[in-house]
Amino acid sequence: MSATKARAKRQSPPLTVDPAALKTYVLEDQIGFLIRRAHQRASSIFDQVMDGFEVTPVQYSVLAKLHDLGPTSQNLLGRLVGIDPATMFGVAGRLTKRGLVSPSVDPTDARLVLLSLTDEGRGVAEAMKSRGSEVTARTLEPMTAEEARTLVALLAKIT
Amino acid sequence: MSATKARAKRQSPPLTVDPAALKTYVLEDQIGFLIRRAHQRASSIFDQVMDGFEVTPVQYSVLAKLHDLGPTSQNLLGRLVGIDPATMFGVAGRLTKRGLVSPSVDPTDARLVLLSLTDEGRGVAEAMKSRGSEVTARTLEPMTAEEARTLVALLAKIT
DNA sequence: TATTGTTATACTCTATAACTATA
DNA sequence: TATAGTTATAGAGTATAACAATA
Repeated sequence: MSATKARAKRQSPPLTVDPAALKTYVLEDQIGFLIRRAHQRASSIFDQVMDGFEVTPVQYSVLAKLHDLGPTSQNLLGRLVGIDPATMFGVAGRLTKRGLVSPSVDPTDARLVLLSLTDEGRGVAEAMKSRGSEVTARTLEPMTAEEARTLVALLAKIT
Repeated sequence: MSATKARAKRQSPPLTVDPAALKTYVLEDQIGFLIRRAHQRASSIFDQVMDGFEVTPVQYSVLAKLHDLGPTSQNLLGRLVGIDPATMFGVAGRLTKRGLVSPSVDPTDARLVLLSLTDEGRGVAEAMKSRGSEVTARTLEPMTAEEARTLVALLAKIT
């Protein structure tokens, strides 16, 4: 999730409270709480449907994007799927160690590490993509098709 | 997020693919991808608004729920906010070490560890709750009030 | 100067599995 | 038998900060 290290060590804000605000505040209605719970459920479904691939949701997003784009620099790839450089370093390393991805230096710009899918990586990416819609379907199963479209459209707004 | 250890070490599914499915599959439209991104953004806003408290979103959900309910068993509390027992053990330990929560054995059932807010914990819970609506507001800022209500209602369905 | 990537460091969350204690 | 909790173990993701290399 989130910035655990971002929490700087500073003095706490004053502990004064508006009592009126407390009454109407219901944890379960807060968007952050709901997103966290939905995230847990979506991840769990991903794990079930993608069982056997040994690839995490974040790793999958990298493979899928790489499959869309062809060889792409590590940094850009991370930006496209929402992974910061330090995290991407670890993700790329794990995918490389698994033999799904192969790094090389960009001939045009020696700073860039190009990531490419290996043959095995391409196979895994395609097999997982073909199951991707099942993950989506099962995650959205509790709602109608129209509700699902609405949810997707609204979520896209806060991304 | 998710079940990293749930990925059992088994043989991969066959790497056969329906080519037609690949074309219509857009990573950025998948509910799981959107939820992960939304989760990142919501967490980041939480970190900004709650800066100074040194409390993570998960820890906050425990404090808020404890403030709602009064002393509650560790296990039940975890179930209510979506934290499994092993994770809850760590979360409770960190909150206890911080002096925000205090554990005790339930007199009625010696298996239960009751968690209670300390005085400081109550102050922090109330101060954070009073800021909770700001987190929600800023997270939902890109949409109208009605869209926000719709999103919350739909997310509640997949929780 | 700005960007890309690397590395060290650290912490939270997550989960499985095996275990003890209690009901 | 079932439930609550503990503990060991493991790994992913996240981020900060400092740094080197390149543009």
